[in-house]
Amino acid sequence: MSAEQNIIFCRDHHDHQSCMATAIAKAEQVCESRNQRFTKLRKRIFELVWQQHKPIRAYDILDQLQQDGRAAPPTVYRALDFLMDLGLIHRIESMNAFVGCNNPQQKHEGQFFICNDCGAFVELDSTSINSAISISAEHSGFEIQQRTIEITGICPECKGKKKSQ
Amino acid sequence: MSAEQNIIFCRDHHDHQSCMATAIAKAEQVCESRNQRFTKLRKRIFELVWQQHKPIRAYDILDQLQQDGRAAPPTVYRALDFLMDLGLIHRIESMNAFVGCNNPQQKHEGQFFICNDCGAFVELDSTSINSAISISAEHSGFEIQQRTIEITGICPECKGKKKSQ
DNA sequence: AACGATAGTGTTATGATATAACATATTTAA
DNA sequence: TTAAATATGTTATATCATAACACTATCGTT
Ligand SMILES: [Zn+2]
Ligand SMILES: [Zn+2]
Ligand SMILES: [Zn+2]
Ligand SMILES: [Zn+2]
Repeated sequence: MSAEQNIIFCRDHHDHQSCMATAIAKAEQVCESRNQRFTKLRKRIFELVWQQHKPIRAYDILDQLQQDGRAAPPTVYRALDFLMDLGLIHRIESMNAFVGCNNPQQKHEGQFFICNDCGAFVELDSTSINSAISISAEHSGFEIQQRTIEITGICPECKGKKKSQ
Repeated sequence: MSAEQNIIFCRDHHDHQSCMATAIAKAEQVCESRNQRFTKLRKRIFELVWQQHKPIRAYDILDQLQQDGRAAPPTVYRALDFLMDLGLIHRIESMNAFVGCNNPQQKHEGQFFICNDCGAFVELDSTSINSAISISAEHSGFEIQQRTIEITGICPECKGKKKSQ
């Protein structure tokens, strides 16, 4: 992912089955390489996060889980914490929600562009955004630990729809 | 505020009385110019937000208010919403907390650098950060509505303290 | 296989953050 | 002065998240 790459909003148009299969394969790899267990439950919750290509909230995950049987909040939050620690998902702070990560092999925090209309999002890790921030920080000797960058607005598709109305 | 200006972490060293007085004066101006009322309650809550030069949470504000008499959450949240709408304070999404704005006359969203050690923060509105993000967005036709940029880490002072230990 | 150690999950209760809904009070403006 | 608009008080409840402890599954050793 670089600053120059176009943003592509992942929507209904693509083969989401294979999209998810890839994500799961990557997740399995990451877990294995770090000696962590991608248990049935963790996989299930990971799938629920990926399912919609939109940020999903913890209690929406819980609702889905409860269709399979009883479940309680800690079950969801523990799995989410695990997945976040491994970088398999990210938390969107401004929405109290979670999204799947496309590039979990590389440690990163990501920048999120999220459509206020349809909920679709993309994750970037733009060098130019990162370095603009780093430069600001260096000016004063601030040592960066965490970057939360969440941009909301209207995605190209939704903008198109609005115009044609 | 520009990208080139150094970050200055506002701490105990300065004359905070006059610092707050300035903030209140600006707030009064802003309210007047937009025909909004800077009521006693709103002023009180604005002061509580400014008091510490750190992000403050709604329920901490509530605790302080309750020292003057009875108060309930909606009282706090309504005032916070009012102050945010006018740009007099900002919300730090990643902390569920609020900070006073130094430059409420100009509409902006700001970028926040917050110290994980001491809680001190600075707000920038860096042109280079903003334009790096705008360029990424333009690449795909994404129309930006809201920017949430929250950088946490260690401020220069705290870094100094750590070294000298 | 038997064992204890570690990691993962279930369950209950509760803490922390935020808003809905409606009653009352205050301010504004005709 | 009075009606409308705005602001605040009050109660209840929605939403988001974690603590604490019991139980189960897995792993590594013997
Ligand atoms: Zn997909
Ligand atoms: Zn990512
Ligand atoms: Zn000050
Ligand atoms: Zn500001």
